[in-house]
Amino acid sequence: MRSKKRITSFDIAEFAGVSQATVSRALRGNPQVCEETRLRVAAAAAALHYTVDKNASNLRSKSTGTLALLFFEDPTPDDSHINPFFLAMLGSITRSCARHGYDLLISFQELGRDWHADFAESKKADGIILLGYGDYLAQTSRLEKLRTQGTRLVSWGAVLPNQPCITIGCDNFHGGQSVTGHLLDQGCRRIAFLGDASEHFPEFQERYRGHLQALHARGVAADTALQVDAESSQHSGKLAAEALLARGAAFDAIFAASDLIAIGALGALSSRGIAVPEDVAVAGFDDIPMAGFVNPPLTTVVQDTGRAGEALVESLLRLIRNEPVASTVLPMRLVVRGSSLWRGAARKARRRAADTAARRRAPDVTPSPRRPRA
Amino acid sequence: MRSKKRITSFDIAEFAGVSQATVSRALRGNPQVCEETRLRVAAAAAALHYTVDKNASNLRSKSTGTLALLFFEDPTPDDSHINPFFLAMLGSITRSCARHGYDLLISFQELGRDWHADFAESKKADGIILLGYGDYLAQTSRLEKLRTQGTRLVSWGAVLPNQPCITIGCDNFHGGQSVTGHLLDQGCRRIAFLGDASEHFPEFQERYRGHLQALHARGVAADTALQVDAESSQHSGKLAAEALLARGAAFDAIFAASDLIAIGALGALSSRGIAVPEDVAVAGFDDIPMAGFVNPPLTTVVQDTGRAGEALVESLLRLIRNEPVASTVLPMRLVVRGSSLWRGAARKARRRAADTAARRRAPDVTPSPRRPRA
DNA sequence: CTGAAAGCGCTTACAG
DNA sequence: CTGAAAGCGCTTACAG
Repeated sequence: MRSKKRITSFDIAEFAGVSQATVSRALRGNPQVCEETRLRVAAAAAALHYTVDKNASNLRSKSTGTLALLFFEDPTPDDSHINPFFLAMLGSITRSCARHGYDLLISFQELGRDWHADFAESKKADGIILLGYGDYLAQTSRLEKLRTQGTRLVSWGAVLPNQPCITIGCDNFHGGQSVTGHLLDQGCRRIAFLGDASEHFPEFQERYRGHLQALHARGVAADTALQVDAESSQHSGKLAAEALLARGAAFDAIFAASDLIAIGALGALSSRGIAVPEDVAVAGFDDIPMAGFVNPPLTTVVQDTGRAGEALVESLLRLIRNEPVASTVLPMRLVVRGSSLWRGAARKARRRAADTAARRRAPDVTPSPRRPRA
Repeated sequence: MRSKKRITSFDIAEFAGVSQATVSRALRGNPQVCEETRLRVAAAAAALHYTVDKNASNLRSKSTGTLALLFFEDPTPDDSHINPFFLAMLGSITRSCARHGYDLLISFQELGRDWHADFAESKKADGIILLGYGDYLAQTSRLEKLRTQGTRLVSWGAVLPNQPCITIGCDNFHGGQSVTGHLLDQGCRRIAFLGDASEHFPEFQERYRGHLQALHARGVAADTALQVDAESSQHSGKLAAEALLARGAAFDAIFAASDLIAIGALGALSSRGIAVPEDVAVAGFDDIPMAGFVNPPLTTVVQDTGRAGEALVESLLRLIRNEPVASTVLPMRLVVRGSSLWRGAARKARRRAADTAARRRAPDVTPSPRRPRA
């Protein structure tokens, strides 16, 4: 890059009056090197602005000092449709890598693409972190192939038995359970679930299972008419809410499988003149930065991205070092905000209070707090 | 990584019946290699799942095949506070790098940290892309130092004379001009600007300059009481809007220097019962994914992140190849949505229409569409 | 505790 | 068009 000759460990050796091998040892903190020598070498390196050539050291030591982050995604026309939740994860993973002295290579992979690209990626890094959304099953076989190649990989997602690789994820089941528990506490009885609940999206499916479990625990009947598929985007959330309204099934709450879905639903409700939380309580999942700033602020489930990133990186490093590792479920916690808090609702809700309350306490069988037109 | 010995170019050479040097040439598409040989080598490489060892090739060719993306940011306690606009940029830059056969290393740098870290970064990559926010002036000196070291770097930001490095940015001035022009068209006359307008934040400053220019062109007096400092976050936007209200200066529109600020302001207005756009029109800048989904949807300025990422990567590659490069200003375009469209406002606005309209047509001198309490 | 030497897997003049 | 050879800048046995 520079016209001047590159400064190498030989230059430092000469400057410090030691051999090149000693420079290498000293700089890597080899305990065999005596303190006095180490200091002299360090001073020389600093004086000459020397840093080790990664390519050479990695070539020699047969490691890359690099971790790769692969985003799996459904092909989207627009870059900006990346879930903001992953941005927080990205920040956390980057910082965690830096703490451990690793570089982070990042790469976006379309779900449909050839697995060979992933394998190529694997040679540039000591291991791979997978962060993805989109169809999970479509992904499983490629993970198997990668693992067969000896690639170290950890993935973010639902922690399930027989996973193709080490997985770190948050406790989606209990998250779902606590959201629905909270909505039930608020007096809601007809809680719609917006999100794909199939095995293709196991995280959503777990949240849905938690939801059903919470209903069951309270003796509230589940109604399949209240589950509408949606992927994690505002647009999809808006469509799902509209589809729900079109079905004509009565509901007094929406539990969206992600904040993006919830925010899309909020928009759909608002444009129909349906008040949140007065007419319908709404809750999401993820606690993306936006969640606290939409109107009304969104009740949601926080995933600790700082801890998640650290867990991903540390598990991968253990894998690389051939240490024992296990998949990990991280705790989450419910954050209650205005979108589900009937008590915290705006003043203008007062006038609706009486009849709404009456309806909410109606028996589960025919609880139609509002009858949306089809 | 694998227990099996690594497959090298020598294995491919043996398999294809050529020399190792020929394998290297063939795989790199050297035109000297005859087609038939090239094909045989390619087949051998595919058969053995061979990929070139980046460390070795980079060491030998004295390049890294890698670009580094440095996020400069004010130290934030929370990973999630990264501006979503940069996520879109990240996606775009990543894809652009992939297209050009480069890897992307990413790194977050706190603004206060030692510049030496950046320099170290520079040895892992052929060049650096800077994406940052926070105080610009604090950054200039370190850029100078980096450039002195011979580091190739391009930065995203305001394109100004005497920049310390090649800069790609969007046309902030005309963006600001078109927002304010639009708000004036809507009949607004007291337009508040929420955003730091000092030289510390040149992008905001340019937007503000465009704003002032638009006012001037229409003969509308600017009022410094209507400019409130804010950095690009919802929280800061909320505080700024509250500060504006506290000042007691009348205003009928808010031009926020970024969407995050706008969304924060929207929240502040909403919690005071101030209707948007009926009482106050609001516009932002960036068109983050959220902008179209807040309530009401936010009028804003779109920056073409796809093109921006491509321009950053291409400029940097030209710099690396010692080709001539110049800073570039990218066009932007106004997107009008409900937050500033008085006509498109919700039905309930009708009743306010008469008196609001009357106020809006009042002379510029005493136009108090609403008088916020202090 | 330190040095001399080999070699990681490539690319690239240099020959032919 | 292809091969033999040197060497990129390190790390790491192997000696001492």
